[in-house]
Amino acid sequence: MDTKEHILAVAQKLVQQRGFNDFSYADIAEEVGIRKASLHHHFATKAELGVALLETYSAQLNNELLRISALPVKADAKLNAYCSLFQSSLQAKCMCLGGMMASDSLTLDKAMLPGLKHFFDLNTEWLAEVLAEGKSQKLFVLTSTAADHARVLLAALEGALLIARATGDHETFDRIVWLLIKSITRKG
Amino acid sequence: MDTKEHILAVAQKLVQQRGFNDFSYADIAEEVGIRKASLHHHFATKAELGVALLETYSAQLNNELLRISALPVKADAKLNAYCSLFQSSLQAKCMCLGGMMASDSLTLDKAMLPGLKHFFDLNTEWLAEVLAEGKSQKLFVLTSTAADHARVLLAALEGALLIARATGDHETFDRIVWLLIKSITRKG
DNA sequence: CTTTGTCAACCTATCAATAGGTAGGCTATA
DNA sequence: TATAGCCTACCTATTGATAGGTTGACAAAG
Repeated sequence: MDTKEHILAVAQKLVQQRGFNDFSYADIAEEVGIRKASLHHHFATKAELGVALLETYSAQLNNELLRISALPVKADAKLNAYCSLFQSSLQAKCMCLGGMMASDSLTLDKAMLPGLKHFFDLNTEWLAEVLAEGKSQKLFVLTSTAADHARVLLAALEGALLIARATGDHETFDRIVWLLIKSITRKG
Repeated sequence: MDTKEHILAVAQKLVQQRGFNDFSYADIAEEVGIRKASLHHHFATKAELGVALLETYSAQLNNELLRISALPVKADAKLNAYCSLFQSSLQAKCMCLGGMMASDSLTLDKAMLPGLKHFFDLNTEWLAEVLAEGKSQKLFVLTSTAADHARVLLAALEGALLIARATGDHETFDRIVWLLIKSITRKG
């Protein structure tokens, strides 16, 4: 693996575990196997690293969303696949990088905020599409716009991940996901 | 105000704004108006301060919940009052202390974790009661247990607060709350 | 009363560890 | 020979925490 990619991968994991301000260049350096100063060759400042992390994380998500969208299944299965992304994160004891950055938002360099907002937009826009698709397939019953339901889903998944990771209660997470899906699924 | 309470109040605000690891004893000392070393007289370690913060925050919440429970209104109004607690937090650009601690959970002293779990339990148990009350008053239509709906509500509110505070999008927060309530409210 | 001892509450001064970041040099490859 | 990539060595600021001293309130003992 390219060193720059290696740095990004290690830093991403650290953010998802501890938050953007609770790991250091020293932590990255040790795990990557180079010296602290060498990191500055690739990312001059931590803020610059943060911007890059948001970019690559959004790109990773986009790949996943494209993959799911391309599956030969109906919208309900796509929504399930989306939820399982959060489930995987929980199993790895990782918070969503976006959610983690959001909790640090008041302390972040302002250059990072547009990338953060973009990440959430990416989620809600894709979700809205899938929900609309499911509605036209008579799978989902929506009581408001697809965009509104998308926002609720994203918020609930982020919150459920946040709480379940802290309490260690994976079953609660699963029940939340189950009820969220059930509440928009057409009965019968 | 008692100095110890003053310290707790200042520290609480700092946690809600920045997170538990992103403020220092120096920050508290400056705002309280005493020296850094004097803080250790009241809270020997930061972990000790953290435990106390979770205790007082849960106590504050409990007071609010008792106040709302005592209101001469039906369950739907109580749920509204509960949601407005999160709304107030957002307006003050503060994350919920529990949610903030949850995002820091992997870096926290283990002595703080039981207090954190207790905070979430307090929320879900009260919510479940109000939801059951509303169901028996024919105000709410629940598609699962009151406890399950309580978990979804808490997760969605925490997540919505997290995201809205980071993006500055208060309208999205309001729409999420509106749809959450609508989705369990009896039609007609 | 006055003295004595105790304690909470605060102080100054200092500590080792760690933070992000910089300066400048070495080496291999293009 | 220029540059990418990495290095050693170092810097300043800040972190939570400690040692040890000062002050004033208050209660018991003379």
